[in-house]
Amino acid sequence: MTHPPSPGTRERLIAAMTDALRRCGLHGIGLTELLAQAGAPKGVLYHHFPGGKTELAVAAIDDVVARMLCGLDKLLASEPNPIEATRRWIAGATVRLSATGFESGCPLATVALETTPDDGVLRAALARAFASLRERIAQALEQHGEPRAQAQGIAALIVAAYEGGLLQARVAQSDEPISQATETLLSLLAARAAS
Amino acid sequence: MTHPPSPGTRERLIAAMTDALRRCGLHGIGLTELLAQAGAPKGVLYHHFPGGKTELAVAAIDDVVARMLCGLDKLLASEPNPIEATRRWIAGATVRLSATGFESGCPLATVALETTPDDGVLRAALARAFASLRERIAQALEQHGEPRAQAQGIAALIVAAYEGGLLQARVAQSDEPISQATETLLSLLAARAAS
DNA sequence: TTGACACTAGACCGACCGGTCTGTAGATTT
DNA sequence: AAATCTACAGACCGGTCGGTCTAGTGTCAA
Repeated sequence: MTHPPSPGTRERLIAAMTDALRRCGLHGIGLTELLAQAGAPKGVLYHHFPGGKTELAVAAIDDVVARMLCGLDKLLASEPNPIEATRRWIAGATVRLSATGFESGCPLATVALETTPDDGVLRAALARAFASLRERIAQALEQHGEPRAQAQGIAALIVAAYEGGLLQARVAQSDEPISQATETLLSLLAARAAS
Repeated sequence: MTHPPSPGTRERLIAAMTDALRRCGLHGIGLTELLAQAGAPKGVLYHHFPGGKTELAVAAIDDVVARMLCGLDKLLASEPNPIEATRRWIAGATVRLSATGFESGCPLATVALETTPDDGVLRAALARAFASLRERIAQALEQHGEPRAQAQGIAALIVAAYEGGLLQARVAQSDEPISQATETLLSLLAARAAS
């Protein structure tokens, strides 16, 4: 069968959009270029995503968040210490960034900064995304004995270090800033835990 | 005199670009809209900035960085404790963000994530910007007795918390994430200093 | 007074943007 | 086998993009 249940076209579109968001953001990529990368003509996009570019972006964001949460869960399951899990999480993103010549960052961050008040749907998707990211990390910290308020604060700081670190590494074309920031953060947390 | 030494047009252009970068990034603003906001026609832009949009963006970035460094210097001069100075620095940005309905963030961050390899000039300007920001903070920490390596790590972490915090606050439409992250960071640093 | 110059002003341009529309191929249903 | 549906395919469209070009205006130096 060639067409009936869609042989992966939808997924290719989402993958292409995700990659574009990582590299240049939503406004940075043209529909034509994006479709070329996905190997699909215009009609296909509007068949699968009647809402056009925006709807595809939302789908890509939701997809990315699901993957991130899933990866985080696996990490936290295999590594009971949340601090060590955080190290690995950030290290993974750093590897991906430097492996792509410091081009492929976090697909959420760029869109988050590009949106304006009229991009309601997009903003809602991003708000959900970051909230669940923080919540997942905070949960892990709580299960490790951290009081709720502290856990939330640390989670927000970890996510900030992740995004802020990736940003700095990207412009510096070097993983030094994010490595420094991460090491400092984790040793501060470890020192506090030991006290 | 009306024309000779430029009565502030150049500055208005830079201000308009800076504001646009804060709100929606470089790709997010059109030249027409930008010029309307600055109250200037096309010709003026290309008179003052022959390199067009990009050159104006670079000028805006350089201008912003100069202001940020200047503000940082004043803060560090009036407040000898770098930790307290950091609190004030981030608090200032948070106030601006929430006062504008969570629209006006850091003009550097968005462009930093939007650039592609061919935006050489822009990237160079941004690399300079973040490097000097970190350097200035690290210097202050060193003068406060911090070993150089540690100072650099903490500086990178502070900048990451600043950018990552603003990002999260923006999408959450609330200053809670950045406030939590900042408080956590500063109390971690304070606890370490006290030990 | 006149020529050079700095600045303002906006009409205009081709390229490209996101999005729509028409059409076709294959599978499914009746 | 006729009708229908899903998915693929791409020509095409108005609008907007960043950028260029020509013209007008006020201030100088000589």
